[in-house]
Amino acid sequence: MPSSAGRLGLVIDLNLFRENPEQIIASQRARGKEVSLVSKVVELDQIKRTTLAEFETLRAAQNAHGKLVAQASKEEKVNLVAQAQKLSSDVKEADARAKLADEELTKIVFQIENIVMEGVPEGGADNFVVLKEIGKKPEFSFEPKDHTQLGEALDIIDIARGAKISGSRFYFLKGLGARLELAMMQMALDQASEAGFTALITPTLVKPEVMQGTGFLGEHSAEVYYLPADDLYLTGTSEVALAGYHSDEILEDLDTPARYAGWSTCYRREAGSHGKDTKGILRVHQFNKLEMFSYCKPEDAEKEHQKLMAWQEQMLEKCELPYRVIDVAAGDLGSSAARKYDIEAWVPTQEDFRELTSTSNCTTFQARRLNTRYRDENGKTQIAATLNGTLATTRWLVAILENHQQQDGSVIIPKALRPYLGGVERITPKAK
RNA sequence: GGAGGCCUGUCCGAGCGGCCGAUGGAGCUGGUCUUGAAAACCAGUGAACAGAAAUGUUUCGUGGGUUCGAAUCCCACGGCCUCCGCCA
Repeated sequence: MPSSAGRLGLVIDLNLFRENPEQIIASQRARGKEVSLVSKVVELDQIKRTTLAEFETLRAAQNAHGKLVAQASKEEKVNLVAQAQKLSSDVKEADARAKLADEELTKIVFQIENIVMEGVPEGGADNFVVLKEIGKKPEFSFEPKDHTQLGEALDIIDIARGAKISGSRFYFLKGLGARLELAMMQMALDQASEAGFTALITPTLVKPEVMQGTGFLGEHSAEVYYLPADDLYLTGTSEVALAGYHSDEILEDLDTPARYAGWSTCYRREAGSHGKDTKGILRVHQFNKLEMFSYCKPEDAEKEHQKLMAWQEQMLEKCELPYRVIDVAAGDLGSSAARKYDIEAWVPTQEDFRELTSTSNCTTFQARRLNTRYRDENGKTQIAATLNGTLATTRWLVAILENHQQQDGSVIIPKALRPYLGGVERITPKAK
């Protein structure tokens, strides 16, 4: 039986489009994205449902007839089979139409981004709102070095050799530099574990449907490394694997959010950022990251978002870094985020705040595409909400090194990190 | 990389072209018995989707194909296991 109309391609929950298309239209507009797609989806959804219903009716008739054939005597069978042939071709035709309708719908639905949450600032990249600013910026009585100079002088970051073997935006972390990153990651993982996160070391190569489902193949697909020989994508964050982790699953109990801390190396092509942050390790093709990821009920998502932010702030404080929190504007949100808060640390030599973490509330956007549901009090399945937030990345080293540098060229290790570095309190320049 | 075996409901495990969503057992739920429990016995019990419900569709690793009809036949892919080769 070739029929497959019952489970067409990716299962996408379209209730939002049926219930409140105006909201989605408004959202697309706020993001500066195509609006007409929404009515197209509504229209195609209707067509799909009609064709699917036709298929199901025909199929029911065919099934009923099939039982007759099975029970019939030899002589009766000849006639019955002739009728069955007709039924069969009708079913096949209806199946093909249903499939086609679904394919068209899927293509368009994937271009529509998540609904922007109420309260998100309007505008683009520069229209963020600063929610708070914490910590004291360091005041130097000397000319502070940037992290590249520090990395070289302390012999802990080797940019030149990174470029030699892999090209620009690659680097070696060396000696205490390597250990410092691991220390920071360990500290983050310990904090996450204490907070109830389950540690996961994730695959960094994923299938197209997972990449698609998490929303990374939309506008920013040029950012992603792709391996054509294997039809696999290198992930730019473990969020991809973590979101896919429970795809096509029904979570039986989400009264408490399911929380995972994903540790992975991340790969980014940085295709759109030529000439930007070319120095050092601020913007690189490969880095490590510990990512928090939560599955929860939609009504708990905003509360969870605040929690993720609090955990991030806790890490920043352990690293003794001055920072600010910004509420990212609608036009600058990733396609899956309904709201996004970035935490930016002060980078002295740039005299500016730079993004160290980002936490997004994806509401039901990812779960709708990845078919991740939970069972509510009444036993009914509902779409889950997903959220993510950074707990530590290689980029943090930039802020740690620059903020904690001393006049003699050394860098003081934040107290909380020392136990993870075998008690090392300070990184001093190599002897000449 | 080469050769072979396997993949069925929560689990074990039958079925190998048609009244098969699937026999049986374990488990689970309810009941009888018991002071209580265990045991025994009786009954019920896969899942998703749509629907108020009746009911319908889908589902036997995944995807294709053959056929009026596929868990059952064919092809491809994946996973697990065994053996050989190779290698961190």
